[in-house]
Amino acid sequence: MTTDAATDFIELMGLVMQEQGKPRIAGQVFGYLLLEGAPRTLGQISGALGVSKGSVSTNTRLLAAQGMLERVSPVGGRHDLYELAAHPNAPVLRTLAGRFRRNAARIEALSARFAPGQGAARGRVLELAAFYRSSAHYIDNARAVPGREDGLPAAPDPDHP
Amino acid sequence: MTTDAATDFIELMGLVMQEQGKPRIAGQVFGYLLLEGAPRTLGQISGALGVSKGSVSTNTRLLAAQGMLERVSPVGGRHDLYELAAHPNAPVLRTLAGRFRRNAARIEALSARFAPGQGAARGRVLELAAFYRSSAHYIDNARAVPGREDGLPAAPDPDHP
DNA sequence: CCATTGGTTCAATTGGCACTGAACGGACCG
DNA sequence: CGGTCCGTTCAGTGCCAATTGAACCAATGG
Repeated sequence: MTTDAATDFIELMGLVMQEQGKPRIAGQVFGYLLLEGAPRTLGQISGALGVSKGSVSTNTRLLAAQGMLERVSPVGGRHDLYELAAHPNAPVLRTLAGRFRRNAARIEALSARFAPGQGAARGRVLELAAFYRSSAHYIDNARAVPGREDGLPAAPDPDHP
Repeated sequence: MTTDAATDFIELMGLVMQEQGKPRIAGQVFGYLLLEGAPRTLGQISGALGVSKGSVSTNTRLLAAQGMLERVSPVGGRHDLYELAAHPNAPVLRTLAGRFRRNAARIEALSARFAPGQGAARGRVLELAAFYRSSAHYIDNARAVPGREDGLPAAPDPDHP
């Protein structure tokens, strides 16, 4: 459960998540659940990572909202359990594309308000919007590869089928 | 130079840049230079944005290192000028792909250290690495569309030729 | 019906990073 | 040569967001 490699992995996922602008602990929770591969309670997560229950609660909810985690309530009506979503990676690209698309929309909206004399500048602004828009479109394509709705683009070098 | 729309645009670029994990002022500098469309001195930028010279200096260097800006020293040997790079958007996708690739590499390196009993967990870890690697590959493809090395993927809905 | 266990919420603390502003260095200009 | 104008650097400040920890619910189980 706490091999050296495992803790290092959990730590790494924390850093990776931070790079994506989310709290470090969210990444650690994700890493922990990925290693475990089975539902875990909030208390288990909190204990294993050595962080406060409150923090785990907040971050599990965040991850669940993003679609990387799923909350499970066993039939017996016991307690809440968390486990990895079926395709935990999809949200990474999805939110990325969403952000790009929103950037494009905002920039386009602004461009309409440019004064007539600002034609050249407005052109460059629209070019930027086009960049964001087409990038978003492209990222969506990466997710929409036939046969996998899991956010995993078609592998360029197939290792695991 | 300071239309309402223009200042809003500069502000917006600051926010967008922040979303990408870089300082807000870097985005404002970028936005300002995009609107101006011509080389500007550090003093001009500092004055137009109302921020300290030090901050502008730091952030122009950051943007230049990323390849979004270019430092220009006129033949007369006058002062330093900054202007937008020819293809200022390329770095956005490039650094994104680089980050994904690095994630994949780190995760793969870690996976080698897993104990034999951890086979299942190791498999999930490798799957995650594969996701990052193939995503990076896919993003690179978006940049490598024939005829444009500017980081602008082929426009799905061509507006500006 | 009280006690225990799990989860949420919220005020308070912390830590990190962007930003400032003053001091420094170097080049052109008289 | 002295002066001025740019650009860089760096220590100090302030702010924001993450994290804690305690208090509060809800539900189960004795």
